[in-house]
Amino acid sequence: MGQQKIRNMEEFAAVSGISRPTLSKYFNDPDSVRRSTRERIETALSQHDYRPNVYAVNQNRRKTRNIGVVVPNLADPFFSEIGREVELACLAAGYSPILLSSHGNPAQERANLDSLRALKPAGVLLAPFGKASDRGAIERFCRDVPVVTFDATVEGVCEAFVGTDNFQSVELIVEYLCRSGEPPCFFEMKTPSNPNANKRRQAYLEAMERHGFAPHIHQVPGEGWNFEEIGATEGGKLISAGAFETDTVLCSNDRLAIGMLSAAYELGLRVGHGKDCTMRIAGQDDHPFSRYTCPPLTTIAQDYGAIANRAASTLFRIIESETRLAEREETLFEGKLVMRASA
Amino acid sequence: MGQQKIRNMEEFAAVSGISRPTLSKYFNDPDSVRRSTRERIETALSQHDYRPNVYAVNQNRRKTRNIGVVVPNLADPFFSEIGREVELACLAAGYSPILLSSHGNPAQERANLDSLRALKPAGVLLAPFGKASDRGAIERFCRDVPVVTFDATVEGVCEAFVGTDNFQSVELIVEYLCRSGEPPCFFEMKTPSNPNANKRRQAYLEAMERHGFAPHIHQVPGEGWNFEEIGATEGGKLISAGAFETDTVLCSNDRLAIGMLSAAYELGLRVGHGKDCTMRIAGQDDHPFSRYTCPPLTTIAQDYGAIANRAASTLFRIIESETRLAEREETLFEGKLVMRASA
DNA sequence: AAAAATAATTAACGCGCGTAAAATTTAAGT
DNA sequence: ACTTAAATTTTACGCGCGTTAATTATTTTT
Repeated sequence: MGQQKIRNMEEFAAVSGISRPTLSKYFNDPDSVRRSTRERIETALSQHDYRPNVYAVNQNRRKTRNIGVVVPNLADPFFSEIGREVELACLAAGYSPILLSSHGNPAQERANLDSLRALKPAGVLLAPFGKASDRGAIERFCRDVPVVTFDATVEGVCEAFVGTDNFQSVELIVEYLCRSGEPPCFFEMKTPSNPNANKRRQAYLEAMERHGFAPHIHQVPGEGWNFEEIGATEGGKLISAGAFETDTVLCSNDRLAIGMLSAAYELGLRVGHGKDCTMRIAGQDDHPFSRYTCPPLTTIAQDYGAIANRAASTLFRIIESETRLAEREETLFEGKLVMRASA
Repeated sequence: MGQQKIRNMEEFAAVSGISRPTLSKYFNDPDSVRRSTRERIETALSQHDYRPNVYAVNQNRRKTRNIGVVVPNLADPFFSEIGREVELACLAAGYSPILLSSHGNPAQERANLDSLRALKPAGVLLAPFGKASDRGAIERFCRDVPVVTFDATVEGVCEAFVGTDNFQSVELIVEYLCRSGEPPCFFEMKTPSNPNANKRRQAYLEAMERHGFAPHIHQVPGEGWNFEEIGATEGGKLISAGAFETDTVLCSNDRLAIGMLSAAYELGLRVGHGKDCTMRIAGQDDHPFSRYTCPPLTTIAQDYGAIANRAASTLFRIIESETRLAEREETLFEGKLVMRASA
């Protein structure tokens, strides 16, 4: 196979005996040509190895088949996991995903949208920073490109949002914690990087009220995405100061909990629901590492797969209908309680 | 600014009063035009917002400025970290990085190289699977595109390799462990996914011999990239069976060690070098989470930044010289001992 | 079998830009 | 001011493919 290199569609038309416009149709949609010609093309393809030049294709097509995927921080396993799911969904639907991480930096998010604009994507799946995101930039971007946000959202902008129902999932774990021991205090950062933090705090307050307990929120200083560090340092301080009103702490996310667990260990405390344990710690997200903490972390699992697939399919629907949605869609999946030893 | 949209370079030439060929020169290299014209262009640019169409540019340029970056698994924080460093190095040098993860699957690695081929990249930075990689596919790819491998290599192929000196770093930690307690056993997977595993085992053997101790290697079954799981399950079995000849275990990588630490915790063992501790566990890589394990993990730190930057700069040198290297370069950086509580 | 519907071919233009050659302008050197 | 060198403009072609309109070939229908 592959005697001499085929340089363009013209040459491939020559060796395959199919006219160039027909080939062009085929490459845009194999099912748009008669079965017999499709087979002729594919046999020729199998022995000549030719692929249309992506740049020439994208220059001339009205819309590319690129899907931008922007996550706030690939170093966070949560986003690398959900990013992977989204990529697979794009590939399965015949699109080309382009994965960009904002490296924990809202300015980089804006830069990523800028880079994406140059690639004229058919659509974008965006997990924004939330309040920290550049709202104006995202709004402007959404005007030009269909965008579906996932995990977090920027109030009111974009076509649709897919995420986890924080109110349902926080209620779930608060209920469990109250039922199985002392009601939880809530631990979070004062200026949370994670955009779900505010909803989770609110959900905690409501859940505690519903169950007739007094809520206690502890907000600690700390910037950036080094959550484990903050959880360890600040959480450790609170523990050793005896600042928590009950023996149970619900962390705003698993990474803070992982840090706090390590601080508790350093302090020689035994964490968990066993008889010899002095405190309980719970998290949220079911971070890939949370089953290997000491003790394993009780947490709320988000349905990564469902969120990723729904976000992707929603975007494809918008793209293929070639019309914007009549009204903004919001889809929230339920979290699942993952009971482990820590609480 | 931006009265009416500029559709192409022709129109921008009209509104800026600069000829199109000069603009083309400018966008390829702003320093290639006289300072006065550069300033005229940039003022026009600041009030008309025009950017060359990337697809048209890449179709016509001999070489794109795209750099492919392929890592085996972005879900592993080691690779997301080093991937990020590599991306930044590319951007700083004026290239456009395209980050692809093979999701732990060698077949995906091949698919990634295939996708990259279509993007006609100026060069590729590849962290391969090593023995699990499709050697033939990589060899063929290297014939068409300059490739620098990092972290792991495929023997003999590609222009250059940049990584950590496993022999130096294993010696370092073996020496430390021997000096500070019992000599270590070595714990790894029977069929390691991590391509450095073989060198590390060999380095362990040599180091132990050099220090006059009998080496003990424990290889456990397990496939894939779920290292923590394997470390926990299989490591736990070995611990409870009393299979380790000494009280000290050196794991082939941090993720295995993290799993084993969780297993030790489950078994109620105290790990570390304190008086009340019954075993020591050490890892390799200085995984981002290894400082938050219980106890914090003693390990060998790879110099992420140095590896990423050297790999990138080597590739740029090859690209810009437009000639392949006379002979394959190998650069190995030294690991640093990170002493924490676990060993 | 002829008529109608469907598919493929031919011919030609346009996309936005790189690039080359020749003509012209501008700047630098003396 | 005059020569030289360097930069810019003009003109024009090519890249590889999308796309259209008119024509021809093939398949389906009756």
